[in-house]
Amino acid sequence: MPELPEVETITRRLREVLPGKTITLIEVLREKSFRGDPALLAGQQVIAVDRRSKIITLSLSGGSFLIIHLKMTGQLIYVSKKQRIGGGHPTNDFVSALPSSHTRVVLTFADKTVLYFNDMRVFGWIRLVANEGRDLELAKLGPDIIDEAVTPEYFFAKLAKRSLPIKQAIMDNSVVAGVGNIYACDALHLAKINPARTANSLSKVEATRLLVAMKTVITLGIEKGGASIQNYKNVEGLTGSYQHIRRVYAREGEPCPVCGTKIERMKQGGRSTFFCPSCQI
DNA sequence: CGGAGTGTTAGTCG
DNA sequence: CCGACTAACACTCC
Repeated sequence: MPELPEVETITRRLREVLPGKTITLIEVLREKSFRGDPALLAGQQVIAVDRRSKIITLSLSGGSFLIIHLKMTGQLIYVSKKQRIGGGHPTNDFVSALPSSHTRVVLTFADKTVLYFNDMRVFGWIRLVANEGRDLELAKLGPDIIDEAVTPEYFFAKLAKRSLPIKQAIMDNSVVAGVGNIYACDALHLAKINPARTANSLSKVEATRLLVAMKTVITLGIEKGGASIQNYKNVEGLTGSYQHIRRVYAREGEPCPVCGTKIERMKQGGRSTFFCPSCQI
């Protein structure tokens, strides 16, 4: 599940509880899910929790960082006596006993609270890195879509150099970071632009309209993700509520919310694209 | 059993 | 070196 809005929501929630906690134990249940020397973690205190694109960074007292990518099925669940906090791909792990069969890494803190990293498909990862390692990882990314640095001028200039379909261009993290499939489809629909058009065919006006649409749907997603993520008593409450107001994503055959035409689906770059054939030209 | 899945990256080719 | 394209990662659900 995790797209930028959900990662932002998880980050905000963990930021309320993790700073100040001292790591006493780390258990790596699946080697592939953790890179670095776990022994270096014991005794380190979490200083800060931040997000850039879909990467979460825990800054540690020793000067190193834990960087976390949830990819498609990752979850972070912080468990104390009082509550479960976190989020990610919605599964029963949210409410079942932990560790579960999908738990890959377990961080235990001095106060006996625990942070579980679950990841069904094992695409996600946690890496222990120094400054350079973190910079290396973040250097691959263009500016965050919700960053002020992404101006219409910047965006239009980037698109002008690319001949691939606009849908794939806006999902390219080196253009703008943090736009996944759901928000790419919905933003193109909101901006009334056909996903198959080449990136360099957009006019400045269209590029600007699309950029505003992308920022709009992502911001809306953050608001909706933050609204429902606090209820950990049931799985529904953990999925965020943007899905209830999404425009076209996974709505094949349903009427377009604007004109009523049946929403169609096609393949782009191996992934599904949903669009309205009437509105998006 | 086949296909699809909300993300990224390594490898290939031009 | 850059862009475009494909396969691959590992597992569950329909």
